[in-house]
Amino acid sequence: MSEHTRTRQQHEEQTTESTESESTACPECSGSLVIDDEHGETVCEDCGLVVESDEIDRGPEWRAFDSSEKDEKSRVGAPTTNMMHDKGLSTNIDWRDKDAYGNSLSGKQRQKMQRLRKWNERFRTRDSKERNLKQALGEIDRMASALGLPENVRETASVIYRRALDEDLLPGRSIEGVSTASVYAAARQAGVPRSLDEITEVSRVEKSEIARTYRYVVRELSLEVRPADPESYVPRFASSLELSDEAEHRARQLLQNAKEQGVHSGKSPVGLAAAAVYAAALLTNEKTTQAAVSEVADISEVTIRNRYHELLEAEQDLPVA
DNA sequence: ATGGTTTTTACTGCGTC
DNA sequence: GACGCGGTAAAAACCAT
Repeated sequence: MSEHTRTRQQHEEQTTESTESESTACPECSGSLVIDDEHGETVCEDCGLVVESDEIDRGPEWRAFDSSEKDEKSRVGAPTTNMMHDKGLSTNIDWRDKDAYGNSLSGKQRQKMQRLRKWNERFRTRDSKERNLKQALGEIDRMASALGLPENVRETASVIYRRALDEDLLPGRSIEGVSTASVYAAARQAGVPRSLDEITEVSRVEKSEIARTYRYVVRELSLEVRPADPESYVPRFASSLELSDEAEHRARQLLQNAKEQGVHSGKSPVGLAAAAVYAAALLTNEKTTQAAVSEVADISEVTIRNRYHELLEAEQDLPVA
């Protein structure tokens, strides 16, 4: 339980870090780059070199000369999100007994607010579906955090769950089960797949049930989920084994090669990826053991051996320039 | 339920540090 | 002797029928 909160914190730290460290250096004078929204250009602060132009201007098309004018002209509010059970659109009454100016409320007013709060809450989570969603989205969020999945996956998972709920797929199935299946499907669709085992780690439901529910949901919603691409596992494995970019690249090549020759088909994508990573490490003279790869990939050493022989054979049959 | 395929488990032999 | 690696056989898991 403390483990979950810890991983969530770690993940949040990571995301905030990545957004902050967006400014890169200028190729000419190594000054810092500044994004000029008005002209859609990325320019160097020091030498004025335009690094990129014709970017999309995501700002408003109007100009405001003071803050009141800005309020007047703006046509947007907070973005809606599928991650909240009511898409973030409902009213919330603050728990603090203060009015809009921060002044305390009279006793009479306080009682009134108390009643309003109670009823607002009752209406907000009115029927069983809403309550269901509320819990499920919490679960989705928790699992996605524990797995280090990006926000857009959480969004997709939420959408999938919402659809499942709308189509009345829930009766007979547990909320956790469907939530987990949604996360699994969303991760795969987004190209950042997690293996069933990894998913099982963070879910409260057994693997067999997850698999069963997943198949059911995919079929009923006719979701398009292609078999996971082995390549999408490579970066994760490579980085947890602390391999070089070169090895990672090499692993990709091996997989692409194998794909062209159809060595795939029927073999587990995870096993293929693990084998490619191991083979690549060998080819670039980096120290790794089959045991280590099998550890991070959750695949038996035997499978790695079998796959990586096949990969290397395929490589020989079709030499790359 | 069944049969075929893939993956895992467990064990063994070989070479090296 | 422990370790990394390769191979094998049998069991288990998986999938389509």
